Amino acid sequence: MTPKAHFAEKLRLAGLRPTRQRVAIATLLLDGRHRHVTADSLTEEITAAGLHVSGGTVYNTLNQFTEAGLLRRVMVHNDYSLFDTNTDHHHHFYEAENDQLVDIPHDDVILAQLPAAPDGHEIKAVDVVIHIQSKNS
Amino acid sequence: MTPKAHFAEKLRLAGLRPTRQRVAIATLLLDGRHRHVTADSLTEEITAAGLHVSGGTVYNTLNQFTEAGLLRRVMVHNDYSLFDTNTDHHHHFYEAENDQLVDIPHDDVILAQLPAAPDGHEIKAVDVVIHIQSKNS
DNA sequence: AACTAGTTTAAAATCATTCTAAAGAGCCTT
DNA sequence: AAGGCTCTTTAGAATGATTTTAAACTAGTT
Repeated sequence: MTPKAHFAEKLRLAGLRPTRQRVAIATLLLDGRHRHVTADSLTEEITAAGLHVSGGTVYNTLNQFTEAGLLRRVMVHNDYSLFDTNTDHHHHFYEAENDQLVDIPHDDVILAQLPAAPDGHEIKAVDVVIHIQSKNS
Repeated sequence: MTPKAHFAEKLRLAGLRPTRQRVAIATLLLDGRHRHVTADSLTEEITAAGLHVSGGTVYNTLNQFTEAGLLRRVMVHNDYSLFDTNTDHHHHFYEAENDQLVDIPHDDVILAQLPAAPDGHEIKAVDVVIHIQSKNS
């Protein structure tokens, strides 16, 4: 199977029509490498690959991929959106000083006790963000 | 001690000059009631109290209070900033559907194991956000 | 090839937040 | 109480990420 067909299929399974731009973005983001991207950094990657996708579509695609579970939104500040290509269950270190986000392997955080969700609700996800700072600051 | 003098002193201790607007906002937010506010909701409270503080000052004050440890910023989405008047160590439930934030008592979450901070860094804070959704959705 | 619904586009619009320059107010000194 | 110095506040402009718009395009179907 060609890479293009592979990602087209992946998008179809996610309920997304495999358009040229979505396949291009999937090829860049969903290759298994774990990293964190922004609308801006993704646009740079697209440009570096000799392609062009309009700004609106970059935003739409990031949102749609997230909605479809192909990406995960990481919440550490309010300046701009961050997306994680690793959708497995894991947590993050965040250093505000340098706006640096680092993955924490799943097993390194153990939640021994969780509260029950409020009545009529169920737990969808548990996000742990450990804020760190350099020692001499 | 008058309430005004009380909050003026509190601000001085936090390293903030007790101006009329900062005392007014402290009186509204730092009375011990635990709640979550936004720049918008705070502006409404100020107006409801028959006062007026410019938009820029509302934002500045929220940031300064947070910096001074009088408020805590809560990160659950990227739409606008949320502040918690409860600065004690505790975590949150977040229901995205209704943009609803609910406190979790400190003792209801037990972190049995935390990873060591990366070299040269130390842990400043650990935030746990439990995303919930209503069962029939 | 033709059709239709979903998608992309560039540009305009939105909206929270920050910045600006001028006016005002704490607060220290006399 | 007046003077003065610095920090604050103000209204309005500016910023910047994100969303919306309306028109052009395309994937998938007939």
